[in-house]
Amino acid sequence: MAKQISEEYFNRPTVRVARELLGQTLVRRTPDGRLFRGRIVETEAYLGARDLACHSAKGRTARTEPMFGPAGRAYVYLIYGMYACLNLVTRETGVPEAVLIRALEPLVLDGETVAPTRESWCGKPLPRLLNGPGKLCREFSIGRELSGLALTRKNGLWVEADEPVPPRRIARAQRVGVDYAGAWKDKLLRFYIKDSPFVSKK
DNA sequence: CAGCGGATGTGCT
DNA sequence: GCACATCCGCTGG
Repeated sequence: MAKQISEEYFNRPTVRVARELLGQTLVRRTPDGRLFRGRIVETEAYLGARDLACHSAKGRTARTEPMFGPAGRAYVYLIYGMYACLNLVTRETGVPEAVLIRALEPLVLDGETVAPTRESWCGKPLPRLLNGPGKLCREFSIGRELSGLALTRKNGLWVEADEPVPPRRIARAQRVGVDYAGAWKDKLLRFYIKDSPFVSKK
């Protein structure tokens, strides 16, 4: 049985968590019993009140409330009226930081094992199935109803420990879609597995 | 392949 | 009203 990653793991410096989440497994069990598993291959760190790209920098609202809570919870928000994006909350209560999950390598979808050799699932090429924050939430059936919940098996969304990715295989880049964030738009707070075909952007 | 625009909830001005 | 941590279908080359 794989080890479930705990609140203490997330209650650490956000950049560190964003790097170390690469290679770990995100698991989703829907209320109707469907199972989805994906290897995290791309993340972004959002560094709270000082980070102009971070939602919590613009204040504390009902939407952003989960980021202000304890580590190890989900913060799910809606973007452009249509798409959900999943963040995993880091740091202690009152420090509103989080890691955005940007891309996954499909492992198990709806109870069906996806072998590395298989090229598609339900007609979609595997490398493009979960390569974006909105897409992976749609495919894993992750919505706003999960925002604020602890990342536990019981809540149907959790992370399992897997092989760490060695630093030489991790690339750093600017975050996507934060051009409005002044000096913060250029900071290298996006992390991805260099050779992975499953990332959203090189 | 690149580029454009539509869909449209939330929180700001 | 406007911008937004997005995606997809359509267009033209």
